[in-house]
Amino acid sequence: MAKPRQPLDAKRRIPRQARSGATVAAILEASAQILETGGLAAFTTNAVAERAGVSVGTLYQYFGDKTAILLQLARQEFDRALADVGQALQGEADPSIEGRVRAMVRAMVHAFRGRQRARKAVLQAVLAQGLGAEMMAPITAFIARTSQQVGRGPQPMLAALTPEQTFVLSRSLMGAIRAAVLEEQPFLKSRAFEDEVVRLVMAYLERITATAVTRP
Amino acid sequence: MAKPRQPLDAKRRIPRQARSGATVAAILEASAQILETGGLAAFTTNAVAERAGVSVGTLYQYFGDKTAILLQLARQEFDRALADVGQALQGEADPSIEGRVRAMVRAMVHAFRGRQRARKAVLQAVLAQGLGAEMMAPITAFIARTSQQVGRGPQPMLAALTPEQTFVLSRSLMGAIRAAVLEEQPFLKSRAFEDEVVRLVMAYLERITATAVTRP
Amino acid sequence: MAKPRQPLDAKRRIPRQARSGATVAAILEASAQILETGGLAAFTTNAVAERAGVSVGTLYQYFGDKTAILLQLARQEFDRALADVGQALQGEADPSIEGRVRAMVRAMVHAFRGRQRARKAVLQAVLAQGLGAEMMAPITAFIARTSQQVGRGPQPMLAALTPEQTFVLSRSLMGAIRAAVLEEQPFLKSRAFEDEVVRLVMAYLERITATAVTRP
Amino acid sequence: MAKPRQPLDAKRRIPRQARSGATVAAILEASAQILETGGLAAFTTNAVAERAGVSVGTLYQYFGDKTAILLQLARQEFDRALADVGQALQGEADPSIEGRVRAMVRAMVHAFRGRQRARKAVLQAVLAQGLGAEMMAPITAFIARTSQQVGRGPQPMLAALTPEQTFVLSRSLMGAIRAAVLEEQPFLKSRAFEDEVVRLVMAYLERITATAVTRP
DNA sequence: AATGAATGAGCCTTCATTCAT
DNA sequence: AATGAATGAAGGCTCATTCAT
Repeated sequence: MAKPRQPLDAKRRIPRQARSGATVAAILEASAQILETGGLAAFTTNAVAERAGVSVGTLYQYFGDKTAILLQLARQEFDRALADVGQALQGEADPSIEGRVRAMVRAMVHAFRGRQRARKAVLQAVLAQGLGAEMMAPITAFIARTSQQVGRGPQPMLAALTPEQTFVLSRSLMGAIRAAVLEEQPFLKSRAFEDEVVRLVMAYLERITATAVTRP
Repeated sequence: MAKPRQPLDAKRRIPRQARSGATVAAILEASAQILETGGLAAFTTNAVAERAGVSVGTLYQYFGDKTAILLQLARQEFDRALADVGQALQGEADPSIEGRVRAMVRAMVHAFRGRQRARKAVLQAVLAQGLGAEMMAPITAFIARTSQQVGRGPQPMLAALTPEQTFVLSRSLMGAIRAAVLEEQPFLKSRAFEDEVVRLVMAYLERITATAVTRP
Repeated sequence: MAKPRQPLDAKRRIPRQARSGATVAAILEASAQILETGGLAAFTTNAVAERAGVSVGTLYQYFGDKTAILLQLARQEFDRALADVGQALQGEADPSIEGRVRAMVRAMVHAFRGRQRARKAVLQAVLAQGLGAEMMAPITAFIARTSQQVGRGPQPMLAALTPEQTFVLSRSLMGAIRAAVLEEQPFLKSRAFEDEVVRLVMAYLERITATAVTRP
Repeated sequence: MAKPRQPLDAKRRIPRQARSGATVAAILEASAQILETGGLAAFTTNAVAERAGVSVGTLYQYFGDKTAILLQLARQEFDRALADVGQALQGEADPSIEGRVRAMVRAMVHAFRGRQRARKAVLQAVLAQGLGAEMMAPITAFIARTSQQVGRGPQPMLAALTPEQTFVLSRSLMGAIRAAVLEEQPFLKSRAFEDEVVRLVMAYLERITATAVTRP
């Protein structure tokens, strides 16, 4: 289970105590399946409870409301993807910046373990709920952190990014990937697409650096 | 029972051609106002009809269903923004590529004539509906067209973009702007934000060109 | 928009087996009352729910849609009438064929326990729904079964009826009674009417027998 | 066009003056077509007007309300069927009672000139509106008249029927045919079915006569 | 901790009918 | 006589959430 997070989410009415991991997992898995099969329209609390083999009441024992399930699911998959990135960076043969960027892009592209429909549905829900910012937070943090680490490396390539830069970088990157998911673009997992996204990020990063260097 | 309810006739859905422009405009304007005031939740057919000063029946005379209104509104504002871009490019004092890009970014940032809440709501609806691709089409076309024109200019900077490049360029650009709208970022209309978006686009464009040139 | 409306899941329609008998009974009784009082026009889901002392939601917990209530009500009263016929035949003092026919006619005439308006409304709905055949099935079966039993008796009066004969017999019999109900004929429960219906059936039955006998 | 009838129908709000036969015919034809194609559910005033090539307003010029169209259509076809019966009786080679009955049954079975779906829809509507009695009036009259004529013939077979007898005879006869139409029985136009209906009527008629004769 | 029957506000949509032109 | 845009009351139905057991 993902590490418990700080209550970023005010909607989870009453923070529950000791969660039965198995039940929560069953609910999330049921949600993913329903989303994958029937999209957002089929995602009702009753449907989830039934598929998970619990009662609606139990469902509300673990999740404050319907949105909380979606959010948890999104977070879980996000965290997994982020963990993948970390691992990729760790064992990366290519320690260059581009190598790292590529690893990250690849991880984000392959997030949600192949359940494209579910991913799309979760994305739609998150956006429709206006929860985009919340979901982006880890990514933003990750980028800020990484860019600083990069900056501290042997090649101090990056200065710390301004908030606007971090924003533009993270949202454009994720925007391209999200759009590919939402539009069900066939090239989502292609090398050509990956190349372009990497190119975008690298070009922007280098431009920022160059500018920063030039400035003084 | 008494009144059959199934939509046996798919044709009735077709929006009449002979639209009374004034009525349609009133409905769209009412929709924008309601969206701006109360968000998606307040956007009910009855509310729209009332605000527009027509009956629900009339509303259905011009729009197949509630979604159609939203879509039309989105399209209208999109087209307006696109037209603004065209105009900006026309009368642009700065004919450089960067000048053009900046004009375009500015037009997109200021789309929906300042109604940020309405814009956000429409965006959410469009996304939730899975209509993102459809809405992006004009932008994609615009970028493809513009980049070719640019390529034919005195400084043949751009080769024709590959589909993936067009996709990444348009979606990352719009992704950054959309995110700022959806997250209600205060810097949406700031110069700093505009600068970064422009920088992103320019960096990517130049990188593509350089690569293309280098390739042979 | 916010709440998806399409019935993606056909299974939700299936009336639950574990019906709380009391609730279902209350709904059916409320329906009969409303039908009796205000006819088909007054028969709305909200009205039924209110009269039954439950919420609309509960109503939909037990019945797939409005028609299902009507159908269930029709079936219930039909079954009751059929049971009455069976009982009448059992304890019939007069074991002659005419005695049996008369018992049956009487049971059908007095079906729906005196609620003529409700009966009419149900009949109209069933007819309008095109469910006439379905409702007639038990009657048809009953007649076929009974005629065979009669044939096996001490006076082997009846050969097995052909499908057309069974059809004509059951539909003409029910047609006369139904018409009297639908047209609200004052003589519905009169002895004269009963006599004529019995006469019709007996005349037809005897004619068939005679013909069958003559044939060889 | 059928001869204009006395205003049996209170619903036709304002009796219109000189009707344009062509328009009325077009409306009735359009109605029949729509009924045949889409059943009762597709039968809306707008649909009828469109198919008939007139405006809804015009439609209301000639018919007081929607029901009036249905009624007129039913009447028209009924009258036609009745006229057919009259003609059949006139030119009937077989002047026997059975010959006449058979001619009548045949005419009723073939009414509505093969448009079974439309006939079914009209029937449903008439029944659902509670207009069954009204529609049966001509039949009832016809039977009463015919049976008297028969009684006056060389073989004074029939005494005048009592109201109950006329009712049972007409409703059972029509009930069998109607049921075959409503249930879309394949044997509707078969000889076997016709035979049975004729047998039913004859058996009943003869039984009545015999009884009547015996009575004094 | 779990159950699941019950709740009910409120939405979308239809279509017969009118009436100003 | 004809038009057809506009009307608007009314109704079926959904589904997140609760709470007594």
